[in-house]
Amino acid sequence: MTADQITLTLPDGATRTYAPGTTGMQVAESIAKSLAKASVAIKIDGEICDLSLPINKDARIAIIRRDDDDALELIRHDAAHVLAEAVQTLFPGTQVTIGPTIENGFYYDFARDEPFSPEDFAAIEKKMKEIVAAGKPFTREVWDRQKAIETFKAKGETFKVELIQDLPGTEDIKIYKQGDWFDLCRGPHMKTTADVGTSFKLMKVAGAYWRGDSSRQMLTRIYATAWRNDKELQDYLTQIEEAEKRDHRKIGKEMDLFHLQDEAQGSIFWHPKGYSIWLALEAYMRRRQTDGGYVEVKTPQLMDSRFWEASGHWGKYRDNMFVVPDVVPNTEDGGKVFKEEPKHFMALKPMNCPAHVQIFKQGIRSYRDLPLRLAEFGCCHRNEAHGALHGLMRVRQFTQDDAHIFCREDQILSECIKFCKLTEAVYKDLGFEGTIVKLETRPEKRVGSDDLWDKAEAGLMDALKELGMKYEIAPGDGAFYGPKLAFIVRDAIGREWGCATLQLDFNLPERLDANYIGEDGGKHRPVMLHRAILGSIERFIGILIENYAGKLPTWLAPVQCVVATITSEADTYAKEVFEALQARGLRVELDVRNEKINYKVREHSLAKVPYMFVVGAREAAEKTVAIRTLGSQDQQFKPLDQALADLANAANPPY
RNA sequence: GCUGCUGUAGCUCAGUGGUAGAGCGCGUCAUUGGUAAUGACGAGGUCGGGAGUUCAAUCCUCCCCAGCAGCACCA
Repeated sequence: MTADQITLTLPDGATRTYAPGTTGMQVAESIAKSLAKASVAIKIDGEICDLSLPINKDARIAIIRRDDDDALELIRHDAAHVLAEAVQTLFPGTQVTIGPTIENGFYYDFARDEPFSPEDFAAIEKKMKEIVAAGKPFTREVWDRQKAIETFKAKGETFKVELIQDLPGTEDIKIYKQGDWFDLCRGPHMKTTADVGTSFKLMKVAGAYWRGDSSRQMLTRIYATAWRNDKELQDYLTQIEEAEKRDHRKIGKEMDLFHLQDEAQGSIFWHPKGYSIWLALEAYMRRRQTDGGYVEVKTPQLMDSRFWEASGHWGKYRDNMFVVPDVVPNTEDGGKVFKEEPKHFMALKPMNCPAHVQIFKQGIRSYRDLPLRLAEFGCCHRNEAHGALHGLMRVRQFTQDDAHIFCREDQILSECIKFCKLTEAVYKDLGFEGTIVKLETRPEKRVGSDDLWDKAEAGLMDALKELGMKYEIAPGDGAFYGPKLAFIVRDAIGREWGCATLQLDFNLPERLDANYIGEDGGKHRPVMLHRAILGSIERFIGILIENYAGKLPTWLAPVQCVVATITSEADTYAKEVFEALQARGLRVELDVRNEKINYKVREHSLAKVPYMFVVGAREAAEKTVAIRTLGSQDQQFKPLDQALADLANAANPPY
């Protein structure tokens, strides 16, 4: 029963009527020739569709032009098809698999004995541009499942066959053709390959597992970026350059903050300047937490394997733990490390929580003791895969600003609120705003009753609601022992970093038999909240370096001020100034080298020192300093006392 | 861990089948200068490690190690 006509509502609210079966293209043509020419797709009730698709019912529609934001996704998807055709043309025998769009571009995974190399890019891009220039129309066909399987089998496309076989029986097998080349694809696509344009660039090759499964075949992936015009492409490439300039590994070397070496891969050698950032940050967090009602503890680095068996880590995570035989080593030259096979083992702690439970368990706890908030700047070791290691961001030895809150069930809400407030305040102090919060809910494999999970998830949600915080729900992403909140910060160039986390845990207190005496005189299980704000201090410093491009706020800057002389006549006075700054607890350097002031200014500017006190004969005579702040072209003259007080003030931590 | 690429002076990088070069940095000397590089001279390297091919290997081959990009992983 088809209606005689359908009503389509345009974005401006106007309505038009058409015969059922009218295509998007025909609609565009009926509105304006120019619109039809510029159009690449149509949005029907919010869903982007092919222009050739007949419309059979009333709908809200919007014609998508190539200039529209919605077109980016289409350009990238179509470009992936163009890439696939180019590759198959140039490298016969290469199988296609999948080629989705991603942020800023797309990739395509190919199966080929010999992987591609960036040297192939020029030829592939050239071929792609030919396909674009040819303006081949994209046409959509729905195939019979069996025909599709046989066709792809005949072509030797075993991966596509697997994809088709895995499609639910209810789904149409859709094929998109561009000239003779075709691919299994759910669409939608633009009108022709010409709509892709030429503002794309192949970026890199990489291996990727078929269907993301490390036990399956490694494919060769080509990453590319694609945009609507060359300006957008250029802006993106510039942005990548900017991110490279901020790389904390590069800046860490330039600013002499830390280094890594083979003998301790994945662990950081902190140099004096890098460690001063650490100390400032740690001191700040300590003040914040102490005022927030936490008490600080320190727990053992090495613990017996029996302990980790009890906590459950031995069975589950042992392959990522550093295990140490509890046997006296053999000291004979050239002999075996151990004379006998070790029978007992210790392990470096991979996390702090089980140790904190031990502290909780000492003596008898009353409900009056709760909540008990145990904090530790806990140094943990995890044997991460080689390929996972990355500067300060992913290491094998790291220090968490960790804490565990032991509380009653009825305290969950208030503790969550307290934590969220603290986290927000800390991020604001550290220069991050617009935090995103994710509520990660129960996974399929989990411990604890549904009742308990209901209560826990509701507790977290209520806390967020009460604070009026925006959040997203990530279903199934919670830990097996409880739901969690993940806080994601956005840095100065728009990248997102997951840092703070709050996890409810009903499992560990049970496993390790922690309890408290309730008001009723009976034993009860406390709820345990695992939480961290910075996460790993190593990683957070990496994020800070990249966020500030090394130009850290004065309170964190490794060197807060350099006193630099213009002539050696001012050396004595410069030393006075330097000592006066030191006496105020500031991190200062004295530069009385036999160099010109231009040279010194340049060097300390590149070292990202926020303040320079420049002194010459005039300043020495007048007891003043010429202040140059990082990034400014001019200087300010102040009496020494004033300058000291002002700098001390500027160097104050935010809390 | 998997795939690919890379490894030369403290740093950034060039280079060659006949035992190595630049700039910066470092040292010495001269220069005492007003806000992003003063000049001259000099000292630095088992060319990631091991094995092989060769009259000869930093260069070619193989193995190992590490780094980088991505994948997988991240309690």
